[in-house]
Parts: sequence; structure tokens; C-alpha cells
Amino acid sequence: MSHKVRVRFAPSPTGGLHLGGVRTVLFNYLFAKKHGGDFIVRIEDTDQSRFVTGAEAYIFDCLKWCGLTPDESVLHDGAYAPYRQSERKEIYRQYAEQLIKDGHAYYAFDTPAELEQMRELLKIKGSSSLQYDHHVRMNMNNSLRLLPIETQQLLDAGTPYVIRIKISADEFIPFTDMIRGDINFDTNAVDDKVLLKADGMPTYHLAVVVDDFLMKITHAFRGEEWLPSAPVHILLWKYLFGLNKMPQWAHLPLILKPDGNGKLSKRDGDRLGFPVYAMDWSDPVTNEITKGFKEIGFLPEAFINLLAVLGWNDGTEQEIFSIVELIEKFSMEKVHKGGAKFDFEKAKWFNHEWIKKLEVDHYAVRVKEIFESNGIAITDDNYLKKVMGLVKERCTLLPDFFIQGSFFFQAPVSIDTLAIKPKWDEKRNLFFMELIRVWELSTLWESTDLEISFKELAAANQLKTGELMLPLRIMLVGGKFGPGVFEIASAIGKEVTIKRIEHTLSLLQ
RNA sequence: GCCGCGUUGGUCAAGAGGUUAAGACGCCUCCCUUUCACGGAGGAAUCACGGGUUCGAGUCCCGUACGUGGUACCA
Repeated sequence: MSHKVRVRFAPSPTGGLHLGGVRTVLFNYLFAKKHGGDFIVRIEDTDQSRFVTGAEAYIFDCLKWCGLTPDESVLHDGAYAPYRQSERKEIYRQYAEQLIKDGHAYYAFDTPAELEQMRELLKIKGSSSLQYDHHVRMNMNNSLRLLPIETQQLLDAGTPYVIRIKISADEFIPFTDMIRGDINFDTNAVDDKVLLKADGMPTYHLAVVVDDFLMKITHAFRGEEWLPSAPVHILLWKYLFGLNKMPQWAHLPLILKPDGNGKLSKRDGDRLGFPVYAMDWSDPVTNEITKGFKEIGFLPEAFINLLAVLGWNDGTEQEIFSIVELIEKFSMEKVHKGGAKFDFEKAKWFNHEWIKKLEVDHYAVRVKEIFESNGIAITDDNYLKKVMGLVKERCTLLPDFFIQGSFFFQAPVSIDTLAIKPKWDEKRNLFFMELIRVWELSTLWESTDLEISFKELAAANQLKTGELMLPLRIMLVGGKFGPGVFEIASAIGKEVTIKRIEHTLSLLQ
């Protein structure tokens, strides 16, 4: 307890950063910050065949957008560098050798073909498992079966080999998971996992344990898919560093697809029409772009919020949390055991809430970009912010500001005259002609003034205001949506208002 | 197949043996608004199943079903 809390997020740079990945980062981050600890990002790039250019930089971009800044990482320095496992390659070997020396691991020279043959044989024998374990290892080509001199000869000859952990039979590995409580594993179900690959790189199993030790990690949080290999890691801790130094584990529940079965994948997003990655990911090989939450118009505050409450809640009715509140209220014990299906409708609701809640200044820059990418140059930022304030409660995603607010900047592209025509007649036509004259002479242009003059004129013409407001709205907006008509008229100004009324009037002739 | 983990409305979920089983999203109705939203009021809809334990079980135990993950020189 006297040690400073240190946690890590350890992604493989193999592609886009998935919702589940961001949530793992988030829970790590929240836990670290809550306990005044350090949040470390370590790049687990031990599989050279899966390396993807740009993926690492992309991960850091996502973290930056989310506001989850690491204390130590490839980009943030720290006392335990390097933070990229490929650069730590030499470190791992000595631990693997140590395990061999202590009798907990061995060299295995079996070729892929021989391994396949072994599995075929087990299958024929009707064995329930096809594992490389105590049942078969004495029939295999490894240093356990070979004479020491034979092993040495193979080694000297440069024969390719891996180092495997020697899992003893009939042993129980108990451990406590912060979320799931006490769990017991039977070693008979675990195989002699490869620790060091033929290319000299460690596998995940060796690398996590060694690095977590070296980097003084106190709490290790990862996805539930790692639970079955936990006994291997625990054994390695026991053999290498001692169980008393082992971090506390928590295996986070999975995020599942909304329909059907299984883990949420990128393909589900494509299929169901929502993003699965935090930010746009462009595949360097195929150039295919996969949409991200940021780009479709999510606020980072909302993204973080919705992820936090997917599998966790503080036991109250509260659903909207700022990052500061999350840090204060988060606890690993309240994380669920079961996986949660992702619901995009609810995700959008969070964004809507955050758009309403936040001052428009927080996201005006992005909305400005959206307008500009739609061909509307914003020359007056204050006017933009005013418009945003007027329409924000109708916007769920950031691009909605364009849909809801373009008519403040340009004449409506199309005018829904069909909505006016059924109740249109000469009397109403004359009313609007007169309205133009009245408003042209008006020196006051506040929405309340406009409403008063509009209503007075309607009364004088013995027309119901209500029947005239919809036509006015259509004239100014183009359709049946948007904030109060008089507020719109006031915002767009006298000249534009009159021009739009005249234009629609001519359309109605 | 084997091993692990899980299971409260359609979805997210509160719930630590005694509750009329919260709340939210979505859906429906109504009010507000002569637009669309926002806001407000209401509605439909749930403890996977079977056995125990107990005066009493969504809550504890055991089975079953279902889901999910793992079973690679991937992480």
C-alpha cells in the first residue's frame, strides 16, 4: 500500500483504436488519477508480422483527443524507458534463460510441421485437448527429453527454437480479481505457452510480466479475453519475481455487438452504420478509411462519458459525468462482470446532453470547420456562436449545426412552398406585402419588436397570427424546423428577412 | 470438444435475504410550443429455467440452458 499506484495501457499498434480499447484506457486513467498515481502507455509491438505503420501515432492522437494524457510513454518520457517492447527485446531473454535455469522453462525445437503432427495425433486419439503440455512434452523435440549434450549441440548449430514455460500438472492457481473476486485455475487446462519466439521476441505472456515488474506496475487492468491466460502470468510472477510483487488484476468486461452475438467489431459498425473507432482510421495498405466518433461529430466529453458508464456506474441515478467527477467517483469494484451490448442511440443521447450542457465556445472551432467544409465561410465568430446558442438543443451530432443553422448564413436551398400553398390566398399575400412595408420602416429589430408588429398587423387584417407564422417560417428557413421565427428574423437582419419574404412571395405567384 | 467468465424490461442498469423491483435510452400517449426541438406528465415492457437453503430469494447453494472469451512462435 505504500507504493505509488502505477497502471498501464498496453496496446498493440495494429490498427484503429476500438471502443473497448478506449474504455480500458479510461478505466486505467481514472483509477490512476483517483489514487494520485501514474498512467503509463506501453507499446506492445512484439509481433512484427502484425505491425502497421502509423498505428502508434494514431493511438496517441486518440488519447489526446480524449484528454487522457499519459504520464509516461514513448512520447511522454519517464524513468522506465524504453516504452516500446520491440526496443526492449534484449531484456526479455535473460528472464527466459533464468526460468530455464530454475527448471520452469525449456527449449523446444519442434518445427511447425511437427506441432501440427502432434495435434493430428492427439485428435486421432480422441484427446480432449490438443495442447502442448505435460501429456505430450516428453515425446517432443525439446530440452526436457533431449540429453543436455544434444540440446547444446542443437543450440550451437543455430537450430531455431522457442522457450516454453513448463506448467506442472495438478496444480491450482488461485488469484483475486478486483472485479470478479476469487478465481481458481487448474493447471491441467493450461498449456506450455511459448515465452520467447524463434525470432528472439518475447510473446505477450513473458513481456507483460517482465515489463510490469520492471515498470513497477501496481494494478493491471485488461480485457476479459485475457482471463484464461492469467494463470500463466501468475506462474511467471511466482517464478520470476515473487507473488508479493505481483500487481492486482482486474479483467474488464467486453463490449458486445448491439444485435446478434459476439464482441463488437469494426465490421459491426460498418454494417450497422456507426463508428467503432475513436477517430478516423485510414488503413495504410488499402487506404480504406474507417469512421471515428470524433469525425462524425462527437464531443470528447460525451465519448468519455458514454464509455465510462458502459459497464460501470456509481450506484446513483447520475448518468452525466465530467472527467473530474469520474475521477472522483470511479471504483473498480463497481465495474460489471458481464459484457454490455453497445447501443448507438444511447451514445448519441450522451452527445446531445453534452452539446446542451457545454458553452458553445468549447466546440465553436469544430462547428466552424463543419460550416466551412460545407462551403459557408464564417466571417463573424460571434454571430456563429449566437446561432449555435439558438440551435444547440436541436443538435445531436456536431454536423447537425450545419443542418439546423445554415439558413442563418445563406438563403435556404429549397423552400417548402407545399407547406404554405394549401392555406394560401390573396388576403395572406397582401398581409405579407404590407408586412414588408412595415418592417422596412422599422427602426427596431429585436425579436420582441418584430413579434409585436407582426401581431398588430395580423389583428388589423383580421388574420390569426398562428396561420401566418408557419408561412413566415418557411420563407425564412425553407422548412418546418428551427428556433422561434422572430429570433431568426432578428438574427439574419432586416434586409435578408425582407429579401426572403419577397422571394417566397414570388414563388407563390 | 475442453477450460474460464457471465445472465434484472428491446438496450444500459440500481439492487449486498423482507422494495409497489429505481433510473436512463428507445418506443407510445398527452401538455407546452400554431414549426422542429427542449421541457413537463403518463404508459407498455424485466429478475433465463429447475431444484434446494430460509418464516421469507432477483439477492445464498446446486444443476440445466443460453451467452461470451480462451484453447497460436496474435495481442
